[in-house]
Amino acid sequence: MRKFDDSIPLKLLKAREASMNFFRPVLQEIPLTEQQWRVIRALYEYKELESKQLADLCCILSPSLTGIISRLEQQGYIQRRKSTEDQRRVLISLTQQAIDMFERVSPTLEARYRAMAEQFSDENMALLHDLLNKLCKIKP
Amino acid sequence: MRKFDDSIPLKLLKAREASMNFFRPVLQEIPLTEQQWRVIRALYEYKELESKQLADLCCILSPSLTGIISRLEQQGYIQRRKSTEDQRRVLISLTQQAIDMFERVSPTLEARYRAMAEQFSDENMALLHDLLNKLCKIKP
DNA sequence: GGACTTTAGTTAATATATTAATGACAATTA
DNA sequence: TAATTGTCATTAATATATTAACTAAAGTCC
Repeated sequence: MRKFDDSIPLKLLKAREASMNFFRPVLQEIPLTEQQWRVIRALYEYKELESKQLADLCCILSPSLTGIISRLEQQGYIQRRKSTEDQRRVLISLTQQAIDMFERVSPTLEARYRAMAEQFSDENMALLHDLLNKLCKIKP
Repeated sequence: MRKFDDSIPLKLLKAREASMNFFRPVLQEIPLTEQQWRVIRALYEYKELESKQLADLCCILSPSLTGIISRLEQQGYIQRRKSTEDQRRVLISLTQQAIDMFERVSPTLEARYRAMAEQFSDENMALLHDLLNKLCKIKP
């Protein structure tokens, strides 16, 4: 029978933990949670997003996102407005304060990312990207 | 600059979600959470474990484990006893009820695992295992 | 033996994950 | 156009994640 450690979901979790150890200390000093940073990073790239798009991109479920959004709004990092065509939709974007903060912090995080990639090796990095993309496509 | 989607931690998260979609429906019917099942699976293999060992194996932090353990105890799935040599340590093991439940449910989950591995391909599976093991070893 | 340090487990406080249910709005259909 | 159905975001309830603080029991040093 399959052993406890011979589990892809568990190894994905442990590998993620190992990789996040490179970034957590940086985020803690801002301070921002991992999920808050993911949301900010997505919004920095896409400028403005609907709540649902943001949830999909960040791999965060809607109910969780609602709380994350409202806390980031409290801190002055994001702003929300209702879509004019569809009153159900909420459009979310970064404030200037968040943009400034992002541009100040991201170089440090990018450096950590390069340190991680270097330790893991660039070939392994490329291989892993490819495999994870494939794994994301499987459907039960 | 690196794009939003070009992030190993994010892809690990999304890949884990994709793989967990194969198992969640089965666990929901018992019902057990993902973390509860991980704890039970570890205990089935190792018979008896200290709280800290269990936390390491399952990749769950001690404070989370405390709650998980107490809820599983409520449901009659596990039992705890204090180590005689070191009164600080707690030894945890499955009840017969949990062992029976595990042996009843695991064939279905094993079948789902094989379905997943088949769709992903066995070579990719082996490759991914290897890469994730390597990634787990990196240190900031 | 007593003060200091370390370790295992828990508690506390806040943030997020998960599923179900709700309310507001849109799209569809009768 | 009234009723039905579907969608988006939120709320509710419970479980877990995360960091800090705490308690009890060992281990260390003197």
